[in-house]
Amino acid sequence: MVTIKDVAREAKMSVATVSRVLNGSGPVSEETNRLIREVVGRMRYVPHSGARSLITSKTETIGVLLPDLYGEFFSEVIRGMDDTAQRNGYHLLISRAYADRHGIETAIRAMRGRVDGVVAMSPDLDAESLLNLPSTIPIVLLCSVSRGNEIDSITIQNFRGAREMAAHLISLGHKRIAIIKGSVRNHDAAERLRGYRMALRDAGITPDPLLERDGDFTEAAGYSAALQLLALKKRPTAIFAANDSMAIGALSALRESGIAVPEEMAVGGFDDIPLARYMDPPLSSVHVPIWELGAKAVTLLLHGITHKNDHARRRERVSTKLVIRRSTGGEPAERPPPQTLNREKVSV
Amino acid sequence: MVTIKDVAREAKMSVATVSRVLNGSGPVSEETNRLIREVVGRMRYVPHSGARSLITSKTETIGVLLPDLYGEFFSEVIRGMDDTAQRNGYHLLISRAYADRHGIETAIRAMRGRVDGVVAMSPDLDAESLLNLPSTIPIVLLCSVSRGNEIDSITIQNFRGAREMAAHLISLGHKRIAIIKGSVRNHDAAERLRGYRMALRDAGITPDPLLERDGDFTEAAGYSAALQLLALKKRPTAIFAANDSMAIGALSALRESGIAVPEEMAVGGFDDIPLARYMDPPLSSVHVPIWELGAKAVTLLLHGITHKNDHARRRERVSTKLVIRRSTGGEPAERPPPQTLNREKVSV
DNA sequence: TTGTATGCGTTATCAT
DNA sequence: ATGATAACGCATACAA
Repeated sequence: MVTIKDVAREAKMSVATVSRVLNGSGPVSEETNRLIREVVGRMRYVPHSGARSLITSKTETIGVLLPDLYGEFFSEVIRGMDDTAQRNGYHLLISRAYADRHGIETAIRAMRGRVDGVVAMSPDLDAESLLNLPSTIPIVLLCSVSRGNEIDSITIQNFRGAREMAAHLISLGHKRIAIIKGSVRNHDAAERLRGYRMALRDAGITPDPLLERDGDFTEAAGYSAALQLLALKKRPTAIFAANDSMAIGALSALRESGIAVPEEMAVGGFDDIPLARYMDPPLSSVHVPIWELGAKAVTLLLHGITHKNDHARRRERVSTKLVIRRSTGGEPAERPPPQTLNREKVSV
Repeated sequence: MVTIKDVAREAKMSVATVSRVLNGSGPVSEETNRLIREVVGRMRYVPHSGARSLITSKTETIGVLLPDLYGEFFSEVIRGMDDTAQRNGYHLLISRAYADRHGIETAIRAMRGRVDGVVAMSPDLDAESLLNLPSTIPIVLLCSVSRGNEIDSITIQNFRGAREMAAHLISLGHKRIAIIKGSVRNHDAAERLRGYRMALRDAGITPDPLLERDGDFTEAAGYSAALQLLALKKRPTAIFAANDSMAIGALSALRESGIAVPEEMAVGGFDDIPLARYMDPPLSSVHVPIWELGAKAVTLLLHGITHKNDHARRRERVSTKLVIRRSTGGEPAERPPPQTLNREKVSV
């Protein structure tokens, strides 16, 4: 592999001069500039970023720690991060890690010397334990609880979104509204449950434990929970699933059971994944700007990196938006847009 | 940040000894071993991987170049890569890049010195131009064409899968079978089209250009293409969408048009995303083992890295499998499995 | 068994 | 405007 030394020798210049040319630092004559650039091009020299970052103590890489994420959420949040990172000349070092203290700690250790900061998503973990991580590098928490202001974080407006969806169902006249909950110990799930309960109380309805079914964010869980709800003596008239995947599973179960949606059972989801509007009936949901979530996390982190981790911590949250479609019977048919060719997809 | 020097000073030993202890290289007395480990733990010392890789000339990181991918495919292929990488002590440096020569080249340049090898996915690019990349590092091509054996590659059995799906439709008695194509210039899309045509010819059916509609792998494209097909004077009786997203869009369009599936129109997809079985009706599709795709790519790359890029090139392909559900009318109802709690999802 | 010294590829400091 | 050289943090050949 050709190094800066080789270039210097070939150009009959010192490595210092070559370095100056390449980084635009310090003065160089127009002639040597041309000469060196010519040699660099001819020899196909590419600087070794590892060596560079050793002396500059900047890797221009940010670490990303994610739990097992599926589907649209994963790809979209990474897209938001990568777009923002690239725009600022940064790379993404991505690692999936168990969302517990040990997993996160191990992963962050392994990243020492290869990243300038870390965005960590650990929805199952309360961030208390992250506070005393052996780390002086900037960290941003994604979708995690964090009491106190010791650490930057960015979350979804789960509570507000869920409350709005439940309120929407109530406004349609529903009294018995079930919820299919997300994973236990998951922060997003807990907040959505809280929002649901709050909306009920707002309307003077006492939450019924029988109408709060366990789930884990998968289609299978939604399918099975819906069947359980149908088996109830006093059936609900509406189901709020804590995410769209479970809502889709529930729709499937209702269909097979011959239950008309929304006439006999209204169904609402959360996330508003692209597929939601193509369901039968089109699924009402709470839209989550996932791209922004990733983008803001990186922006926040870059701020911390710039200020060498000596900055005022921030807690941001991206706002949700209620999207009403036919599955709740709240609105007439919404037609999908006629052929928008912006998503350059590749298989799936 | 505490370095190996600090540890050495604190332990009153030389850096060489500390290094030996940490790497298990060379002989060390049991006592100093204990002492140094104690100091390392107390000072919370973590080796600087950047510095280490400069001297060992191994970064233990593999670069991943991906185009704009959406949904399940993106997350699943990365999962396969990360699982395999971690199992071998490697990290993933992920970068989205334009799928053309310049984009790939730029990205690979930027990765010099931070990765030991690169997995590049550029379905729109014919790999010819990649051959003369200024790179001596191992490269594995994902889902790309590559004539000759100059470069490792791993692809999907698109041709065979598409041919099987089309043959399945033919076996059900369909004569007029339409296809909603994938993106132009996309290798997977081209192969699936080829398989479709081959199956028709096998059955003595002449492919009708009117039945080959453009698409781009999005739900919107499938929706719009289905409407166009319905407007035809001589309608098809079956639609084969080059991926599931388009098939789902098509299902939505058919539903709104009052067309019964599969009675009036059979629909088949490709990829078999998890949602496929929850559609109405459940979607027949061609299963693609996406995780294996990523896993094999990394395995192949690690092989190249181990052999310092001086190895026999391989061209592997992951095999597909026809999954028949109700949308083609080929099989009775398949019930989703009762609550499999293995997918620990997080919002979406 | 342990220590000294050199070098990995680059940037930065100080001369010239 | 250019060059010599130290330093970044670590591993390792060689010496002791």
